[in-house]
Amino acid sequence: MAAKSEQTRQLVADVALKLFREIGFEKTTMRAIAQEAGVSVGNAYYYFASKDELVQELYIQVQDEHAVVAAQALENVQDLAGRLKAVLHTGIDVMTPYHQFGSDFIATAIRPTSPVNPFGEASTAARDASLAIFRSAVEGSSPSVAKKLRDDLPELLWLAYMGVALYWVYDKSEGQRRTRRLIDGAAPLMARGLSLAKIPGVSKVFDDVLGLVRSVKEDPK
Amino acid sequence: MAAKSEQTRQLVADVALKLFREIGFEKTTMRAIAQEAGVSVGNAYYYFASKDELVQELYIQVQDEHAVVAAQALENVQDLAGRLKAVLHTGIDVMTPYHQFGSDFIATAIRPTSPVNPFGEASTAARDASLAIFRSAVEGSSPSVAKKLRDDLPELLWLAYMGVALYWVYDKSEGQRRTRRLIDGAAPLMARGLSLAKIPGVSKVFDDVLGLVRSVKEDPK
DNA sequence: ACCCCGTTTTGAACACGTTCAAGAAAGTGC
DNA sequence: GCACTTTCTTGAACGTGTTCAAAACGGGGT
Repeated sequence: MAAKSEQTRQLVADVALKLFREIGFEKTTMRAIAQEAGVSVGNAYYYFASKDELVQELYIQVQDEHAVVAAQALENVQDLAGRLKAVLHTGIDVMTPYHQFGSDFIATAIRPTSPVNPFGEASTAARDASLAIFRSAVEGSSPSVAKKLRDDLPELLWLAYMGVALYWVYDKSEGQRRTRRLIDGAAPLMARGLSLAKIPGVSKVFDDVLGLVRSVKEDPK
Repeated sequence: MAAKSEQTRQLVADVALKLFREIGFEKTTMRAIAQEAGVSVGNAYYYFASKDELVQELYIQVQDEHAVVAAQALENVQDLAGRLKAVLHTGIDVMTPYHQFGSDFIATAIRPTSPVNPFGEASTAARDASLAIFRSAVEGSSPSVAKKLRDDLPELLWLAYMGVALYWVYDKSEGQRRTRRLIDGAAPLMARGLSLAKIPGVSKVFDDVLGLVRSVKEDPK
C-alpha cells in the first residue's frame, strides 16, 4: 500500500509546518517533529533528506496558496497598479503566519545549495508558478503594457517581489503595516514609471535597461 | 600587559579568516580554528561569542579595505558613471578572495539577530563607512547630481550595491566576469537614468519615488 | 506455512556550535 | 614575598542536524 507511506510523509510535513508556525524555525528540532509525529528521527529523514527540505515543503505550499488567492484577487481589477497591489498583498497575506520565521527561511533559501533557493534548480517549479502569477497580472491589465516590456516585466516584478518580501521580513511594525504601505506606494509608482517608456528620451534608457537585463540573466554559462 | 590578550585575539581572528579563505565557511570549524591557532575551543569563545562574530571581523576588514581602495580609484574620475563603476568594481575586488564563502556570509548576514546584518544595529559603523564611500562618489562627481537627489542617492546606491553583491555571490562565471559586465552596463545606465530627472513628466515620478523611499526608511517605529 | 526481498522504521552514534565550572596566569596592594 | 582579585585558558558536556547499520514490516511466490 503506497498510501501508508505517503501518509507518514504527510504527517511529518504537517507536524513540521505546524511547529514552524507555533514555535519558530530554530526551536522546531527534528527530534521535536519526530516526537510530535510519533515516529523516530531517522524515519523523518527517510522522507526528508534535511530540515531544509521541510522548508521547501512550506515554500511550495505557500506558493500554491498564493496562486489561488492572487488569481481570485485579480478578477475584478483592470489597471496595472491595482493588479500589482493585488498580487503583492496576497503574497504577503499567505506568508503572514510564518512571519517570525521569515528570516530563518530567507537565510536558508539564500544558500545556492538549498532546495528552497528561489534562483536555484530545485525550485524551478515553484518559481515558474510564481512567475506565472506576475505574467497574468501584466497580461490581463488594461490599458495594456507596452509590447516591448511585456516579456521581461514579469521577471522584473518577481524580483521586486523578492525585495518586498525581504523588506517584510525585517518589518517589525504592527501587522507589518509598513510593508503594506510600501506596496500601496510602490505599485502605482511602478505602473506610472512604466508609462514613461513612451517618452522619446526615456525610451532609449528603457531599451538599454532591458538589454542589460537580458544579457545578465542566468543563461547557459 | 593588554597586548598579550590582544595578541591572542588577533591570532584567532587571523587564523579564522585564513581558514575561511582556504577551506570555506562550513569546513572551518571552531575546533579547527582553535587547533590551528594552538588554543582551546573555549578560549576562542572568550574573544568571539560566536562563529558569526568572526564573520563580522571579516566584514569589517573587507569594508575598511574597500574604503581605501575606492578612495584611490575615485581620484581621477569625474563623471558619475565612472565613479560608480570605480566604487562597485573595487567593492567586488576586495570580496573576491572570499567568493566561495559568499553565500554562507550572506546567509549569516541576513538574520536580523546577526552582528553582521547590514541593516542591523551592530554594524552601524560598517554601514556608515560604506555609505560614506557612495556619498563621496556622488558628491565628487561632475557634472553634479541634481540637488534633490543628492541626499538620498547614496543610500539607494548602497542598496543597489547589496544587489550587485548578491548577484556576485551567485555568479559562477569564470572570475565572476558576468558581475563585472553587470557593473559596466548598469553604472552608465543609472547615471543616464538620473539625468532624466530633469524632464518635466519624469520629474514628478522621481519626486514620488523619493517620497516613498523616505517614508519607508527604517525610522523610529 | 515458509522464505524472500524491497520498503519502512528504529535508535545509537557522529561532528558541529556553544556553554560553563574550574583552574592557571597575571596583576595589585601591602 | 604573600594574599587577593581580575583576566585568561582549559576541556568536558549539552543539544543540535544528520548518518547508518540493523531490525521490523509487508506482500508475492512456492
